[in-house]
Amino acid sequence: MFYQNDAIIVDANYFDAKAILECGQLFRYGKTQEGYFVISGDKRCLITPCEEGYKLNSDDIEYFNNYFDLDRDYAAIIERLKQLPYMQKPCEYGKGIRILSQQPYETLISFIISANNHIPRIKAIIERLCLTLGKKCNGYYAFPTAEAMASKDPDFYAKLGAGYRAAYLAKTARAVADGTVDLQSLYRLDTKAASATLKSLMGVGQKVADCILLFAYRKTDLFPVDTWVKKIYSDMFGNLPSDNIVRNKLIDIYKQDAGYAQQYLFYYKRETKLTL
DNA sequence: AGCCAGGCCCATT
DNA sequence: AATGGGCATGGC
Repeated sequence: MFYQNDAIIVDANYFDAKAILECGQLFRYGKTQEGYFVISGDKRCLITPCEEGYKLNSDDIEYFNNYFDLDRDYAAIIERLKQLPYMQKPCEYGKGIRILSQQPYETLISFIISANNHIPRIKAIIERLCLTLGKKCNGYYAFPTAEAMASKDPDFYAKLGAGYRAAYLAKTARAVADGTVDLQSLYRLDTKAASATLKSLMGVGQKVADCILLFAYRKTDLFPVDTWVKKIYSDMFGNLPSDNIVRNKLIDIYKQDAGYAQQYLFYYKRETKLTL
């Protein structure tokens, strides 16, 4: 990896653009003629294949250096995980995944929308949200602020197609905008305390809280349990207890790396549909 | 056509 | 604390 003015060149070995974008962490991405684009908050990054791997371009390349977690040694993480049960094939398959550092508010709203929903529809709802309430940038729209979203009623979000999540969006945006919950303060809390705060927000249960803590706050001693993880658990143990028991069991197996393990397992299962 | 999707809220027990 | 019904929408 090295810097070149407003660009970073990354080695393709532990940076797989398709895997990073399509492993379900983020929803604002797409293809360009040359490669891919990602939008985070009010910033954009272009990702184009090159001889060494990929070239990342942005007006704020330092931001995306942190966003893509480029200073971390993923080879070491994978070495640790491969010692643990069921991780050989998922780690090979998703070797180029990286856990992102996304914006907390954007991640909060995005994963409220994600509940009981398909990824293509989640992406479409979020794009309409940005188009109608986000700041116009050069060639794209920023993710809206809590203040912008707090000014709208549930009916507005229903018309965006958010379904029964419309009321959650309006209420949670207001709670953030009026300071009832301070998202910045959660970086300093441990997983359990931060999780309790997030779950006080309307539309945030255990699974959504886990996704926010993993994909925005980089906490990894957790395990988001969704329908795909339930399939994975059934493959592993041949039964399916309650979500909370599934979560605790999987955290017990993968410990501090549970969040990473979950992401490799999720991507492997969802892409291949293979039995573990 | 019907099932399912990165689940949550709420009432009941 | 644990369980179960209801839920908007649209991809496949």
